[in-house]
Amino acid sequence: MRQTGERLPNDSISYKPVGEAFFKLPTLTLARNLLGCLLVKETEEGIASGYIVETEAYRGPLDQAAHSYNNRRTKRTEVMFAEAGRVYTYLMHTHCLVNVVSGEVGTPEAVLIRAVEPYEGIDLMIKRRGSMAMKNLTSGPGKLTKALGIHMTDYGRRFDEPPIYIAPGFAPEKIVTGPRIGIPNSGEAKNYPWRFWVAGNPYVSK
DNA sequence: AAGTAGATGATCT
DNA sequence: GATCATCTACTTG
Repeated sequence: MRQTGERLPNDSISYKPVGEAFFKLPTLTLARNLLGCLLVKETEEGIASGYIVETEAYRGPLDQAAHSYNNRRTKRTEVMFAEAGRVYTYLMHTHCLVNVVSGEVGTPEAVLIRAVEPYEGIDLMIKRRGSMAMKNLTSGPGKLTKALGIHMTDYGRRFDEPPIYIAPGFAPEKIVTGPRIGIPNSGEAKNYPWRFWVAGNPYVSK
């Protein structure tokens, strides 16, 4: 890990995916640890990557806001029951959202990646998003998947090898927590402070 | 700058 | 047929 706040040099980029052990932590810890890490996606169009700056934890059986609440096991949620480090993608309206599966096998928990700070492949992101405004490129869960080229075809893959993986980035100066976004109909769970973000980062969603 | 409305489609009951 | 872990464009000020 780099010094606090320090970004990687932008020349001679080479990524080293994290190991399997990175994911074997309690879900809330993993949601924190993912902040500052790079999310990398390789496609035929090229490589695109960004620093993760906002996440949310979803904790299976306990959590009314989770797709897997009450151990609900369907074709969609199946991968959440697998081992930590797998890719859980699902569709929300017209958008694809991406999660990191966490927790023990059989415990359906995951961390939603809500925002990243663009790092490599910015031209590609602009092309995919059809927008020039930097701050609008990856500042939301549906936006970042489009910018990075993450699709439903990534469902079930692992986050520790190409074409989609997590790599070490920078150490955030300050991490803030608060209630999660967009889950008004989930009873008590809507107040849990399970959203994590890098304080002051302009790419955090609103 | 902030708030609202409408688009949009798979998944599940 | 209801339910969304969203986005964009359009309003208002």
